[in-house]
Amino acid sequence: MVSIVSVAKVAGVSNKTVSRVINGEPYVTEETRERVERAIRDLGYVPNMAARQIRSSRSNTFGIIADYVSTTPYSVDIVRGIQDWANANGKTILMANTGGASEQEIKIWKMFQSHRIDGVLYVTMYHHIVDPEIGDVAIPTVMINCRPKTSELLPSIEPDDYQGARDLTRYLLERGHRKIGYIRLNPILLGAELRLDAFRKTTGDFGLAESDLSIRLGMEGPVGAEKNYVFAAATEMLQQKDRPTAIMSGNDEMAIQVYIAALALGLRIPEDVSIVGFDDFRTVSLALRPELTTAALPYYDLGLQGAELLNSVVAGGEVCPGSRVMSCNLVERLSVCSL
Amino acid sequence: MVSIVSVAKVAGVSNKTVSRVINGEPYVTEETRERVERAIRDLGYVPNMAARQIRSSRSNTFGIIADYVSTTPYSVDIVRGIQDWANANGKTILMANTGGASEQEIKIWKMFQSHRIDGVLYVTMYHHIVDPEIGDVAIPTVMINCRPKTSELLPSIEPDDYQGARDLTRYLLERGHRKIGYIRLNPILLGAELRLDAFRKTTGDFGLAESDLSIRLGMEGPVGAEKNYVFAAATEMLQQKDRPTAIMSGNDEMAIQVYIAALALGLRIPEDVSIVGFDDFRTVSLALRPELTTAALPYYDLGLQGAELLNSVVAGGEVCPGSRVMSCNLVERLSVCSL
DNA sequence: GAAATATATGTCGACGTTGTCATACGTCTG
DNA sequence: CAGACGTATGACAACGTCGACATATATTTC
Repeated sequence: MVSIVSVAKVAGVSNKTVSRVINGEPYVTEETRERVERAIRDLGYVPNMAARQIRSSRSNTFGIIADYVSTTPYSVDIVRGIQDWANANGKTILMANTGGASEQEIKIWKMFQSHRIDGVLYVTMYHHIVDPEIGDVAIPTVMINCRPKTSELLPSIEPDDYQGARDLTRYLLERGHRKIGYIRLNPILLGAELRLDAFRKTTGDFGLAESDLSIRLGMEGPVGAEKNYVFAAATEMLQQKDRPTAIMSGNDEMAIQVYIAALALGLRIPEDVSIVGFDDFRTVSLALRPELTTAALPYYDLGLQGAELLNSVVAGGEVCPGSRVMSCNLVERLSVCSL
Repeated sequence: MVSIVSVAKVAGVSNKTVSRVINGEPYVTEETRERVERAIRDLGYVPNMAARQIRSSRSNTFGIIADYVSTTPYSVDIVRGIQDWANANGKTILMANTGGASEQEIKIWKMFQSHRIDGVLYVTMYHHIVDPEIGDVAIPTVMINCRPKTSELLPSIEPDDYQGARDLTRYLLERGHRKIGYIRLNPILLGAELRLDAFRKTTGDFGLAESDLSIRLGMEGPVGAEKNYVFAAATEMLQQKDRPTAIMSGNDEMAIQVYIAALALGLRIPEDVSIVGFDDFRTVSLALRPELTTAALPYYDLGLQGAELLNSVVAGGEVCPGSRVMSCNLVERLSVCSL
């Protein structure tokens, strides 16, 4: 493999001078710089990161440790955000998935250590509370889309589920809906509670009574093997004599079944029932007809900001732990009509 | 940072002996081995990969270069397969996305070189033909879910779209369907042609005439900004006096709109129309009611086998270029009925 | 019992890079 | 013109690991 030494030989200078050129250090004549650059090009020299790393004990690498994130359709945008940031800032990303297994998590921390990772982004597929098995090692860590169990030990970045659900609820209320159905997310997800709270609070503030709301559980059970009641719940809800004029679905994926239930009962969307989702999981929200009005999880920005934040932590900037929150913007499409 | 030297000092042995213990080499007394292992545990020593790498000039790292794969919901299973293999075999994975830009692709190859990657997995989101910008560098490469333009230069692993579509078509024919609709995938995808060919050939072999088939284009245009005709096409198809009793959808995502179109026309699934998809993109195929019968893209195995194949190439085993194909198994659910 | 072999451990250098220090020349200052 | 400074380059060591080789016992073989 061509190294700095071969370049030096060809250019007729010392290793150190080549190093200087590579790193853009001052005190190199224009003329030698050119000679070295030509040699680099001719030989196709590329710096060896590993060698740099042992020399400088900085790897310029961040690790992503995820439950399923990189391997699951939902939150890939978080990874995209991180990678874009890394690309723009010359960092390398190492990614690993625990698959939910904690012995796997320990293995991954070891692997990260062995690569002398500068920092870790702890990412989860669903917004929830976790208890990361952060080894005895003190690698700077930022949590994305989750929050550490042990209160406020680490900085975290989360979506603002509450605000998203509040805006969505207001949106329906402002359009005249007074009977609203709600199909709940799996309760093990943080978003489930936050979204439902926002729904309850906002409808309450607007003067709706509990009897104006139909709230049903859509899913429950361990992630990946949950029981799905959405279709049945939506069907039952829409068969009530005094059926809701709008249904809020815990997320977009569940909205598929709400659509099917409504249509199978001969109801038109949105003329007979309005439907909103949550997440803006575009494979679904853009595939439904009419396209789904929903609140967009800020996944891409979660990744971007998370990487940025981790970088300041690593650089030694004092970053206070505790969670930062990013808003879920309402995406207006065609699944809601005004009454 | 704690290194082999500090371990050696604590254990009262030479560096080399520690190295022997770490690498499980023979010729170490049980007693010294234990002493060293205790020192490793006490100090929390973890081997430095970078140092290993400069020493051995093997990085034990594979790179994934993808168009959008890791950042797009569809083919994350390929990545999961690769990572599982890597995990089981002690390899590290470096992942990067071109986002479709070729200057980005060149940057990534450089980055891979600088990490002295042992091999590259070139992965695409959709099954198609590509012209990888493989630098002047000869890093062993395996293509996954795509095929190199310049004929047979590199080994590749692809899904058997033809077989999948053939099995799906047969499945419908065997259940008595004789009027079948087909909604075509975006023609820029390799799968589009293969699946349609299989559909035409299989129905033909079975004695159906061209007039028994309704074939409509579902999507076209550049990936990510395609025009979507699926809903309109399905609606039109199902309004024909002599409407098909079954519809094959180019993929699962498009099947959402076929479902909605059918239901909006008051047709029941599967009693009035049977529907099949392709891909087994489970976020969709399991969310639809009734659940969708489809052919599963072998993404996970594509990743697993691809990594395995790359490994043999790297290890110097003679691997003939050309494409290997993996079958798309039919997943029977409830969206088809027998006539 | 001498030679051959097997087992157990250590010394040293090299991988590719860069930080530290040294050197050499040229230009300025007083 | 001596000393101080600025610029341009090089020599060398060190980072952590492991391969090649050397050494030192213990055990076997004839």
